[in-house]
Amino acid sequence: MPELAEVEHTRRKWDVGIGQPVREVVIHKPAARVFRKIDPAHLQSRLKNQPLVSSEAKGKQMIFRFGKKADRCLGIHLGMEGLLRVEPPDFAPAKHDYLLLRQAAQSLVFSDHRLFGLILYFEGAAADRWWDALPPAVTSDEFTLAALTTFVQRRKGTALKPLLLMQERFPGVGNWMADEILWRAGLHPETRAGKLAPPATERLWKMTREVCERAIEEMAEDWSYPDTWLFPHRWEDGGACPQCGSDLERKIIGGRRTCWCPHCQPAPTRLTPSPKNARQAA
DNA sequence: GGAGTTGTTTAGGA
DNA sequence: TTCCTAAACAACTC
Repeated sequence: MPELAEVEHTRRKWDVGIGQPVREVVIHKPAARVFRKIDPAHLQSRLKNQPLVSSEAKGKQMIFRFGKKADRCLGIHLGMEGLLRVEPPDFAPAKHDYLLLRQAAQSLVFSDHRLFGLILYFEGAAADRWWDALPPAVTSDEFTLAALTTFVQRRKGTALKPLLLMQERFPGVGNWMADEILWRAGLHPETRAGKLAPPATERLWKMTREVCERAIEEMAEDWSYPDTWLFPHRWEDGGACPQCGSDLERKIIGGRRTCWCPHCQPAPTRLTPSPKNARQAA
């Protein structure tokens, strides 16, 4: 489940190869779905003998820059279960290892057993256009309370859970992170965005930033989080709220598995019918 | 063997 | 037209 923090952590794995040229680009299965947007043979010829010079992550997207001018760029999205690994230089790709960059000291491997990941390739100005067009990080200065307020008003009919999964506004937030944010903000995942009062919108804004910042700092090597987070409790059967001890509830909301605390995140109150509607009902 | 899971895209409905 | 929902994609685990 690669979300913002896992993506950042994953990106750094390949940094061991910075400064070294790629001796060979191995495309394990050129017809694999991960290459659906590019010609893998082109990628193969353009990266050969080029040094890896830098890497960067933005939300769930990663960019690896190659070449003396850093203008040959590999874009990677991990999808649901994509992974980056480092293997010995003579490593032979296994079944789900679709891309392998062989360097003198190691091989950089991209694997994805479910094929929801995506490999992209851009050169020169096209790389900058792609990277610059990605939405600003929720930890950046551009993610303001005003911007969030505008967004929740425009998406007033959307429940908060699917709202937080919209990458155009919350890049990097995935399924568990959305649950964590709503839990900390004390907001029920089925609350409609348009029903948020200003203080609730502000809590949502603060907790979105807090969870995204702290996730990168506090994630352990095995992608686990402290017991004080909702994270370790949301997976187990049953499970209790680490704040109040109540039994956690689970349900599919917006098509996604959702976990929340019924005590800390009370269900949205029903609308009181207007006098006119009440007369019609009677 | 069937259900459940994960993120994004797309098609279709309201 | 805009917004929202649900299905499809693939392959593995339980």
